Amino acid sequence: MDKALLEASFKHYFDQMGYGIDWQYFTQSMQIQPVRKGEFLFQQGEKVDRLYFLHTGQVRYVSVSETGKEYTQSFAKSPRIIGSTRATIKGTKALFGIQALEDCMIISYPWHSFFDEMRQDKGFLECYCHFMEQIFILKEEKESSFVKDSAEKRYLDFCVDYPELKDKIPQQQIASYLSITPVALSRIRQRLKRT
Amino acid sequence: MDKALLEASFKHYFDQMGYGIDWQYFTQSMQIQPVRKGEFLFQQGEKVDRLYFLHTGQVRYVSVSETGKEYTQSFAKSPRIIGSTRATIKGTKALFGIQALEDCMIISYPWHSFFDEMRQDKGFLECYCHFMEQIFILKEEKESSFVKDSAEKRYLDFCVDYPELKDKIPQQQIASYLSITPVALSRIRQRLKRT
DNA sequence: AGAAGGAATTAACCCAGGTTAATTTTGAGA
DNA sequence: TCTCAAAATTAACCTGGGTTAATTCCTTCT
Repeated sequence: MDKALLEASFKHYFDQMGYGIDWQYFTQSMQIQPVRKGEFLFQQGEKVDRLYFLHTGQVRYVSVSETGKEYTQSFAKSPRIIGSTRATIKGTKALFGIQALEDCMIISYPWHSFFDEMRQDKGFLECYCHFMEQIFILKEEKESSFVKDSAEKRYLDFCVDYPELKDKIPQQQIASYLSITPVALSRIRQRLKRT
Repeated sequence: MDKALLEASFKHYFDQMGYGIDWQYFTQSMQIQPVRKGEFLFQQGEKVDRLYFLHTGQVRYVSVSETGKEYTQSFAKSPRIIGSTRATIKGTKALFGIQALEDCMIISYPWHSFFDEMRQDKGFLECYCHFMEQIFILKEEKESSFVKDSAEKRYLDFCVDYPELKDKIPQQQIASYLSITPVALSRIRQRLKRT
């Protein structure tokens, strides 16, 4: 794997947002990490102290309740920063795990030293705010669809939002994203077929 | 109303978070705005271009669906920044309104000039990131309780989280926060009484 | 190709919460 | 204090999704 290329991809991701980040601060050691389909980047409950950047591939954020039911919080597609902002910032355990939906290439940096250097940089802070805003808006949209829409509507929305995943990942995972059982999803699909 | 006092309260709110904000940048004209119980600071669909600070009182964030059903997204208690980050940043219409649950005192500043000055200030940016993180964490918690808990559990949690609101606001509003009908909430309360 | 284990479908039954509507309680204004 | 409208309760009925379990359909491994 070409390290310089990955690093360039990472920087390009930030730069294209239009914030002037001063990369001279950026001297951290990068780590390259391939993650195979089905494997976890990290599991729920682990401490996360790195900033992850998904260079290629797709992942899902998944949490498991005490009663053993899994819930897919969201999907993410490269190129993108991934990880648990919450856990990383607070230094606590992650409330969810990140699982590869296909073979992925992920690079990472130690968060604290990264952030300590980067907080010196206004461009980075702005960029970070922007990132927070984006996932915040996504969360708001998911919340509202939860409250307002039926499971059927949410499934149809899913098919539009993630056409590439619709026939690629197991239905269980789709069901857990919609927060229904696989049985209920199967019923919905059947209902849709018949019309 | 003592303008200097309000301004001090606003600054104190930021300062206590421990970020060194350079208030010399802060030359914006402040606007004082009392909002009476039941009135709206702004309605869903309005353009919001001010930064609001809730000095005293409590409010709720409420959105109305196309079918006319209202949903209470969250409650906020002074002292706190309130408003629609999303709408303010993007310059779009607010997806919810803010209604006073009691007589409130609110101060505000024009957002864009405020932010343009403040983005010069690293302390402010950090503080803003921190604010985003906080509401983000709240959103995550609400999402997870939605998926994992029954309406009854959510009502009991509400009673713990907002003891001061439990007997103060109409049950309709509590129901709309739990995302159930007032009828269902009444049933739940009755069930709880009987045990 | 055959075996085995997981994924999806289908069916039967249950229950929480929605809907509608009638009834009672509450509270603000005259 | 009385009045009237809005809020809350209660009842009857309905529906979507959960649960369990049996069956079929893939995959993948040998």
